[in-house]
Amino acid sequence: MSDLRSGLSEAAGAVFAALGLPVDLGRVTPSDRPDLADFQCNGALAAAKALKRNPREIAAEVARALSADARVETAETAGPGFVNLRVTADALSARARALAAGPRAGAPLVGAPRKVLVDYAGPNVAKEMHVGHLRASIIGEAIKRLYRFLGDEVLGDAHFGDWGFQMGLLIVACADADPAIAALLERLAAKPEGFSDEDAGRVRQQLSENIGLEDLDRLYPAAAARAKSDPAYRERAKRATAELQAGRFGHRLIWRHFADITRVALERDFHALGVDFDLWRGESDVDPLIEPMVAELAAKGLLVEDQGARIVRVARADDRVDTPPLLVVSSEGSAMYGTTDLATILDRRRFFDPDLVLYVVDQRQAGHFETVFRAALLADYATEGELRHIGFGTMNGADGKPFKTREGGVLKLRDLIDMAGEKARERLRAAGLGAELSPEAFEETALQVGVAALKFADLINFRGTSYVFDLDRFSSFEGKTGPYLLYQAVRVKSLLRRAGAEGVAEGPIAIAQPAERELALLLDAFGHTLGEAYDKLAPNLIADHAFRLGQAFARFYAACPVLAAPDAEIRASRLALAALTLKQLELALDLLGITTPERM
RNA sequence: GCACUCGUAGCUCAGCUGGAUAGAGCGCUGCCCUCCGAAGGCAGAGGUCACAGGUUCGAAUCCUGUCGAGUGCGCCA
Repeated sequence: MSDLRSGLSEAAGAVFAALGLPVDLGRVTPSDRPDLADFQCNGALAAAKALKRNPREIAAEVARALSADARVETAETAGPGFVNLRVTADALSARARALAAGPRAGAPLVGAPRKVLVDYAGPNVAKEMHVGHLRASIIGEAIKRLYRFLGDEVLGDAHFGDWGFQMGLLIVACADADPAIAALLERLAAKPEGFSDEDAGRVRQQLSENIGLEDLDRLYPAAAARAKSDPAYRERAKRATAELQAGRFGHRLIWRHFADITRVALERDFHALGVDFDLWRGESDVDPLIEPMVAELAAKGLLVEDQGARIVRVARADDRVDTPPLLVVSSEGSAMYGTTDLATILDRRRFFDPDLVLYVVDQRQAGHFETVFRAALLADYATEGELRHIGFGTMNGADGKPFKTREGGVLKLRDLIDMAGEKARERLRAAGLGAELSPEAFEETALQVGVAALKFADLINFRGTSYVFDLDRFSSFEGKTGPYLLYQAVRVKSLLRRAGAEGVAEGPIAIAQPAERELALLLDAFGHTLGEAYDKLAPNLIADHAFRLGQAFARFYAACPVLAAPDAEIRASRLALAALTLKQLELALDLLGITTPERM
């Protein structure tokens, strides 16, 4: 059974089709005037223009046809040519029962599943993740879950940044900071004769003892700053980068160490955020592809020399602005950002052959992706429309500028998660919630609440726009927040537990009260909302639906006693409606990557 | 300089494939616990949708311009 909105759209569409007009004029939408109707159709206005007829007459025809529909209680014309529809309680009840019986809570499945790769988060070696990674992780995870749930074959790839200039910088910085490391790198310029696995193990041991993540965290910013002002230093780092990429033995060992210790910390942070990847492929994985790729680009005549570098020109004659070329090989002979991105496209085609690749990356990199995508098309590494950059805005501080700590530094993601957890602990305690939980369970709940606050606050905004970060507001239990939604969900769970204890069972849903109607209409709209979120890559639509569902439930809960209802059939119906609401709410939250606790 | 994005209630944001009285949350005012979790619900005040033109029967939505904010524009990723 399809949702009411689609069903009514089809019925209205048939009327327009009979007039020789496009079916989609029959598009039925939730009413702007809930006081007048449940749904409306505005197609008559557009049809009137095409047919040069009075819109009210056409609206009347539509209304007449829909009046005959069993689902429709009333179909009336209004204003200049609107059709207002009110559906019957029976239709709503039947729809709610179908939703309750189905496993997907009304979520649709795509007609033709695609192979989709979602490239998101983009953590880097040696750099702890900061707030800038928050949106990429959260939005990417939500998109990945949505696409997968609607039936696509989806892989999420962290696209580990482990291969650029920063690696050379770090090697130089470590060597300068510790003579022993410098000596080690010198000694292991090439793999010594008879160097065994055990020897390698000893070297790794030495590295772990001397270089921790804190060291990288400290050394990297200083090195990056110095490279900017000190040309000789920059040259050394570039050389080290080139040597690493050329396979210098010691450099590879220490590089592997950097990557290993970084990844442990990254996985911990991602785990705390409820983000997980199917692939942890890094830029280094495509390194072997680069040389043949460069040769192939040259053979295709795409590669040209320019200012000592080798580039692919991607500008087109009809461009309004000059699109910069893709820099494939730097004047130092190194692979660049775009080089690995291009090779990654090639790589992904070989091991997965995706129909669609979604790059969930900061909007500021739109230009870069335009260049890379064009190069990929020119090289025939991808087809038109296969590669899409899903940009998002920045998370700003109260001053409207990208978020910084009080000291002006970049806030680490880990610290942000801790802050959110701490805030949630405070709020839970102040509200006297979770008092019956064990200390461990309380901790876990506080973390879930904190992460829900962060994620929901991010996802409720359209991804393309920037937003102001305000932890106090996000963590509130009131209003449009994650904690509010968890509270609603937990309240239903509590109700269901209580029903179980009192021996009240769910029964057939019968919609009667206005609050029940409102809830049922919203439950019905879920499938359409997911479809729209899928098409527009807009998780905020799901977040908005979840919020409205929570609100509608709160109203229903206040207006319609469940266990306290005098009539057994009403108790059973309302209990089933509450259970259905919980199912859909938890699913929506799960698609957003938000976990609902049992109690709080 | 060129390009892109944005400017909606005191604040934070939805809406933007044109359609009725522009929505939500916070904050503010008032009301509701003999009843399932009141961290809840109900009601109210609050907006020339930056500004000026244009297209249209109809514009927050489309087009043009102005002002304001943000971002990007080959050897970092």
